[in-house]
Amino acid sequence: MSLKKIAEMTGLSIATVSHALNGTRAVSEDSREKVLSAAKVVGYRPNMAARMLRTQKSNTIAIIIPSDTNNMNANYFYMDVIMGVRKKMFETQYELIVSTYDPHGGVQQSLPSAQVLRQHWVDGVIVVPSSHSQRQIRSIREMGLPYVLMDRRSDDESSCVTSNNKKGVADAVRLFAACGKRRIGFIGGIGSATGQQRYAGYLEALAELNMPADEALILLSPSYSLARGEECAVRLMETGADAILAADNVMVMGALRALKAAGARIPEDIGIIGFDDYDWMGMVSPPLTTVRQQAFQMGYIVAEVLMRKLGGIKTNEVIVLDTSLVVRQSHGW
Amino acid sequence: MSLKKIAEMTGLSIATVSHALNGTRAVSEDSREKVLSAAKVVGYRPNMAARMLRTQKSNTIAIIIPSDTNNMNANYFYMDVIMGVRKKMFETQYELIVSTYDPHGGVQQSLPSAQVLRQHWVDGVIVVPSSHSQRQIRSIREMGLPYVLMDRRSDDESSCVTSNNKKGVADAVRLFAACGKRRIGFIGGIGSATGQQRYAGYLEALAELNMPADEALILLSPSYSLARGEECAVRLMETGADAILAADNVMVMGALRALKAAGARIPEDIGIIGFDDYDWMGMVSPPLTTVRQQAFQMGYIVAEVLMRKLGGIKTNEVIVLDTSLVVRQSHGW
DNA sequence: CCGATGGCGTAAAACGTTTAGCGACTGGCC
DNA sequence: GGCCAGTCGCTAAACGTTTTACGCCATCGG
Repeated sequence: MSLKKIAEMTGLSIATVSHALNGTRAVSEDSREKVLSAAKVVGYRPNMAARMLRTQKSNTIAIIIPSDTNNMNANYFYMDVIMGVRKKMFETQYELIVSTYDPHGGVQQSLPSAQVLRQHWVDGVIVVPSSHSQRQIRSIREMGLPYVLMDRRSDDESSCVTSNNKKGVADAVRLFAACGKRRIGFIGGIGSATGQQRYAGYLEALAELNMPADEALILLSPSYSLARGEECAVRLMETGADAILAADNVMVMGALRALKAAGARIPEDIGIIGFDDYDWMGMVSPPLTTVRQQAFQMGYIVAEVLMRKLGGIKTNEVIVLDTSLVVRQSHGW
Repeated sequence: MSLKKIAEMTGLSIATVSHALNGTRAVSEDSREKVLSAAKVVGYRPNMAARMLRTQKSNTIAIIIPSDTNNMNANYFYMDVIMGVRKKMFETQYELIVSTYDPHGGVQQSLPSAQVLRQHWVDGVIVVPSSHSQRQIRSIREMGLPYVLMDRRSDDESSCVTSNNKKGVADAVRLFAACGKRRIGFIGGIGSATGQQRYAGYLEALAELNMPADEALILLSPSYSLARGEECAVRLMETGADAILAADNVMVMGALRALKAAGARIPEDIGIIGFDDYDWMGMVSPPLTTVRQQAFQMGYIVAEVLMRKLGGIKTNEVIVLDTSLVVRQSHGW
């Protein structure tokens, strides 16, 4: 199984076997063949632990995502991201460790206590910090482990890749306005940086349109759930909203359900725009207008940025991916 | 950073430091304190490579899933699975490597060529083989790496965890029949073991109900896509089907879209039942009746089985998780 | 007071690689 | 012939742990 064994079988030294297998130095054709066939016979597989120990590289990175036990569906966004990361990993021959933490859990389950961080192991890490993250990020930086933030920004000099959440939401608000909607409600999250950006986009667009920001139309929650989405939508109907911007793919489902349950006509009585785009959103009735973010690309790019960092490039990159409006029918006419 | 350094700082030996940190032997209170505080000061993080090399254990497993580039949505099923696995991993302090392969790719990208398998590294692996898998599985077994199959069965003596696909589909067929549906079309996949099981369930239920299996009503595809789902649904409408069983969560979306585009009344003109259950399926109109499988649990359980194997237990376990019908409104009355 | 026991410390081997350094041989060139 | 360069092999160190084996000392039972 080990180089040693192959060395014994072929009568060569361990060093020669290693060179033959890795092509790290010239080896006579004769020896090379002997080594290769012996390796095949015994089914040699290099021991990564030894290699890592010697080279101080694992060719492995980790991605750490929040896993909200109340909101499993949010994970589907991360699945697209992960697949994007995987694509880059495949190209670069790295492996990917997927780790999670509970954003609402205590210190025990918080991001910096993730096992993968507390051990000297991966070459770098992609992190999706929760909102109260300044401290967390500092503690990661202190480890000296290369990292890139995803879907979150940080005040300090970290590399990060995010969506243009603000613009995405602002576009949606403008679309509502263009359809004559005047009382645009906002259902959002306060528990994450993205949630805050989306909220900011909402306010900004309203201001730009000279529309007042009515507090009664703004419903922020610390976390997302279907039930919470329903509740918010009900509240907004009571307040006489004529449009709902649900800045999260779970909330929008809840809101939609509530609207239908109340027998509201969409979009005549009340328009609705969601966030994130999935195929099914075109299947509901009416087909849902939504703000699309490029999840797969985000994964691919964040991996790329991390790879650059691992390659020793020092610059901090801040990459903002554009969102786009997927205009279907639920927003108005 | 290393034990050696802490040993120097405290004036103790490496061995003592190790014991103090790991609690593997009694260490005087005095020394223990010195070690712990020194470790905290320098931010000691154990080097996993060294530990792995010494202990011959990585406390890491991998899950290898097919990643069909035509059918990204199928991945959402695996996201639930992965979260289930993660839960177990969290409990057992293992890390999880997520790897993929292209089920339609050549040898280069096939399952046994996955890097994580070709290197001596993870303690065990969860595998979702593609359909032509007998050879692939054999080659994995030959590595002597503990493994458990997921969502697939194998003829030989491998442990595996699957859904009761056959029963799930048969239940759906019976439900159709109970609603007076007589010409039940089947849209399925031929490219995977699950697809075949679902097809078998369809045939079995028909036989049991003394209904003929009309070839014109059976549409099998090598792979899944929205477009293909639409195409199949159109074909089935032409053949005069009064019900469609779409045995895949992507196909069902395509089928639904085609039905709506054609202006068919659901379920009066034609009923439809899908596979897998997501929240959004209750949001479309009419709400979709579907066969639910326990994805999260499947992940948790398959991880559990693998853990048992790693614990040295020799038995092969075949676990079949029950499916359930989520009866909404699209199937009929 | 002696031998046994237990607590606590150390030295050193081992895990399987990679790689620097060195040596032996060959061939070509002055 | 002496020298140099190139080719290809080997030895041995190093990576950072865990763990065995051993030693020292204090305590305790007899």
